[in-house]
Amino acid sequence: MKVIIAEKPSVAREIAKVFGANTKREGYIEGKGYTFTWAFGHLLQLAPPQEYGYYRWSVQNLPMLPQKFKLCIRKVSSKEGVVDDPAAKKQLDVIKKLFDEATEIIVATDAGREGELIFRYIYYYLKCKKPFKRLWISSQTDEAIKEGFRNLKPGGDYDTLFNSAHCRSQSDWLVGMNATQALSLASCTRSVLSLGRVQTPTLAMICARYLENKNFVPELYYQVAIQVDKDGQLFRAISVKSYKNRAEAEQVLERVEDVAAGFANGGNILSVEAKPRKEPPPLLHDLSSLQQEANKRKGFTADQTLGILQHLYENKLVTYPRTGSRYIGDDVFATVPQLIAGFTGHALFGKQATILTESKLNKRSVNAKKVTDHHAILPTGERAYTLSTDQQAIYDMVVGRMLEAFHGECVKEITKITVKSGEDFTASGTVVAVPGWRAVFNDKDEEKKDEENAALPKVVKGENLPITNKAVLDKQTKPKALYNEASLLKALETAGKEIEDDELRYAMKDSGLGTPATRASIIETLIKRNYIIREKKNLVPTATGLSVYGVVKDQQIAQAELTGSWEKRLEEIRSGASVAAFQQEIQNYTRSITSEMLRAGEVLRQKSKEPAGKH
DNA sequence: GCAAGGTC
Repeated sequence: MKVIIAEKPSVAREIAKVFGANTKREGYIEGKGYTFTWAFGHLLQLAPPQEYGYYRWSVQNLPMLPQKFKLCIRKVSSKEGVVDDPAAKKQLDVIKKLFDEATEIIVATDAGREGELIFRYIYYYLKCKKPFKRLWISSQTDEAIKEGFRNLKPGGDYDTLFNSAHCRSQSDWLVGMNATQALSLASCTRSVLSLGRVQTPTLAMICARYLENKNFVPELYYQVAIQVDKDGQLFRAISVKSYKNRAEAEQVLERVEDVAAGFANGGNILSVEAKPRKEPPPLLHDLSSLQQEANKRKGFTADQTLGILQHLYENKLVTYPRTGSRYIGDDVFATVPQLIAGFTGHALFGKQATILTESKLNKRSVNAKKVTDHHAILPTGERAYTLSTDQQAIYDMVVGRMLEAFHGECVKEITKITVKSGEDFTASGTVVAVPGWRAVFNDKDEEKKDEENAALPKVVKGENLPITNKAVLDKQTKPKALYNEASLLKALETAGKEIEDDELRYAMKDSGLGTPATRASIIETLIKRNYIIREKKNLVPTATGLSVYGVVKDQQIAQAELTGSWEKRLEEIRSGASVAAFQQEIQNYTRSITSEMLRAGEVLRQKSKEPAGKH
């Protein structure tokens, strides 16, 4: 009998459906001579330090460098402390039984590094020796699954992929566990001062931005505004130049030939420019963009949004949520018209859905090459039952974005008028000529600046108009805003884009810091460690966070580049490079960061002795 | 007590 193992139940169900297997058992599905089972993500993890004899936290144990790593069942916290996750244990028993009976295993975990690791950890933990083949697909439509099965790969083809995954996993353990213990022990604070390849650069970004914001010295500057009257329609224009001191601006103001100063028509229209600007629809959502939007619109945390999405997914209302792709393939696109037709009765979007059923769909979000492990988030078309307010809000963002993404472009008329009265003044206005995709949510344009007029009256070059008011505007330069969840998620995604080293930047181009599935939990970890707090919508470092930042900020572990350099080496391993060489480098780095952190912890210890209020 | 990765 052949056993097919997927990364998660939903994929196993999809595959079983294609085979026409439908006998549901505890932990697997059976039929047509196959069994279809699944994991729940990682069921196994690298064993904690005590499994290698490092029972207590102690400087004597550092650095901890296990000869050979062990695996253990995923842990959860419960009333009795940290225990084996019962769900993982139970599913592992099911898998063991099926593997024992199997003649062949077909690996259908997600097509990527972690998917490979999820299977191999199970396989090696169970000491399984059965032959296995690999199913490698990036969408779960019937056709993609069938094609994948016609094209099964030898399991051994992915040995180097497993090697790179295993190295990633061990390296994170070695660096994270050792650096954390070193800093925590040396600082003598009794609390955990955790460090890691992802969390520490994230903390560093939040702290650096906070300090930059706090130490920012605003510069004052001045502009002059005038109000122009075109046959009773008033509009505002601002001086093209800005002025360092008020006196200078006052002089400019003085030269404005307004009505009060006795000039009936003191504003001369120098130029009128009008041009259309086309805005393509936004791409479909991936997890990160949806978390950002939910944070902006509703103030949801990344963690809340993920939780709600998981619920919608488990109830089959939306497709797989932890995706990093904003595209779908042609196979999924083929199902979109029917999907849209299902929303013509929707309370908010019914009208736009109806319009879309009669239009040619925009294919900007359709690109099979940009679909990675999973495609963009879509509604499934299942009928929504009664949802809570928050669930409905997230669901509507998914549905609304689908309608936007396949809509036509928005066309805006941008008008710029230049008026001369002494100095030059400009007014700009934006009018939506064709709403296109913007009709779906019908939001006000978030990009619009304060000084912009919605619509400008029709004026003609060369005409002279009365200026009915004038004033000096006090302005000041603004610091970069503190991070909130939305801007931090964005920054994590694009972390590495500014790395100077070409190779490291290239290695990180598809990843950023963390993954879609883990970014919400990284923010929660920093909060749990008391490194950062939520202050209104912002993420702000605590005194603890700032002092940890103070001691690590120049270390590699606080730089996004560390991930870049690992990704580069891991990719080389995937294409066959030596594992041992990388492991040696990691071991060396572990030794060095451990001793650095033991020394740095001393600094924290000295600092905490200083009188309160000094920092 | 600790990482980052995956998922229910």
